[in-house]
Amino acid sequence: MKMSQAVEQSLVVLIMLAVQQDNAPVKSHILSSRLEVSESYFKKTMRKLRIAGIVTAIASKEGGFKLARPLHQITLLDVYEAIEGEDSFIHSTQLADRIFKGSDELVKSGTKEVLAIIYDAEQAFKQKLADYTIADILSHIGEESIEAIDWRE
Amino acid sequence: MKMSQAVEQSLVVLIMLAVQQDNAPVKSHILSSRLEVSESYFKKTMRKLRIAGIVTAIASKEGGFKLARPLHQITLLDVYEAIEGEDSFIHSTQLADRIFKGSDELVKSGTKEVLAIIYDAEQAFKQKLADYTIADILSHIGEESIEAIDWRE
DNA sequence: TATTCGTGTATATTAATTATCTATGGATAT
DNA sequence: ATATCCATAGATAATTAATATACACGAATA
Repeated sequence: MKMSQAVEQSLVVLIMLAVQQDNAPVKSHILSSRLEVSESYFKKTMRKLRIAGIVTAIASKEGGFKLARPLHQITLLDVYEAIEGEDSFIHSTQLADRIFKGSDELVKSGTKEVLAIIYDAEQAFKQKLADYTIADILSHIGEESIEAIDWRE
Repeated sequence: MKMSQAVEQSLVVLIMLAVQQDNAPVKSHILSSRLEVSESYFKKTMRKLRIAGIVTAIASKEGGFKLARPLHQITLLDVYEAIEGEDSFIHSTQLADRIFKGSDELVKSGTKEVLAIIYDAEQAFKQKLADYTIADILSHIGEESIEAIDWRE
C-alpha cells in the first residue's frame, strides 16, 4: 500500500512556496525543473492543488503559483486528499457476496465488520495527517535560512 | 492508496476457517473456488499466511488448511503485514535530495519532517488494525449459525 | 502583445497487482 | 504402496494504476 509520488512532490512544492519571500508567485518551469518532471506533468498535479484551494495560479507575465492560504491552514490531510481523492483503502463487499452466497446471512455480516474496522483504521491515519500543517514542517527550518531563499533565481 | 485484494481474500478465508467445526482442515480447491480464483493463485496467498504463522498446511489425504492459532491471537495487522509486507506508505528522501541539492541544508530537514509525520500516521493506522482480531469479527456472528457450517461439503 | 497559466486530449512507459498454467517433489493417512 | 494434497518454483499473461510527456488552443494580464 503505497502513497502516490505526487503527494510527496506536492509537499515539497508547498515547502518551496512557503519559504518564498512575500509569497511571490513562482513559475511552473522553475518548480517542475527542480522536481525533475515535465512541466506538463507538473501542471496536472498543481491543478489538483488549485482545485483544492491550496495554491493560487496567476496567469500573467510575472505569474506563477503561490500559496492560497496561510501555512497553518494547510494540513497534510488537505494535500493528501487533494491528490489521492477520498476513496477508501478498501472498497468491495462484492467478494463477501460471492463467497457467502448460498450460505448463512450472518456470516456475511462478518465481512461487513472487516470493512468497518479497516475504515476505522483509515480514519486514524487521516486524523494524524490532519493534525499537522505546512507550518509545523517549516518550524523545523531556521528563520535565517528561510529569508535567504528565492526560488525564482 | 489501495489495500491489496489479497488482504480481503485472506480475511474472508480466515473467517471461513474460523467457523469450521473442530478447526478441521479445508482443502485448497474448495476455498479457492469459493473465492472464485484459481487454486494456483490462491496457494500463493496462503503461502504468505503460512509463513506468517497464521495458518497451518497439512499435506495429506484429508489435508488442507486450518488456523494455526486461536482466533483472538490473530490480529488484522498480522494479516495485513503477512500479505502487504512491512514497507512504509512512503519511501523516498531521494526527491528531497534532488530538489534541495545546492540549496540550504535546513530546508532539506523539512522533508525529513514530512516523512516522520507520514510514518506517525501510518503507525496510527497499524495500531488500529492491531486492536482487532478475527475473534472480534466472529463475535458479530450468531453461535447457532456457526455450528451449522461445514465448508468441506 | 508576449508571457504564462488553464484545459483537454492523446499517448507512452513503467510497475504492481492479479491471475493462470505447468511440473516436480514431498508428506501422510489409510 | 499409493492416492491425495500441499510445497515450491518458473513462465507467462491480463489488467490496472501511476507516472510521465507532448501538443494545441484559449484566457488572463502586466
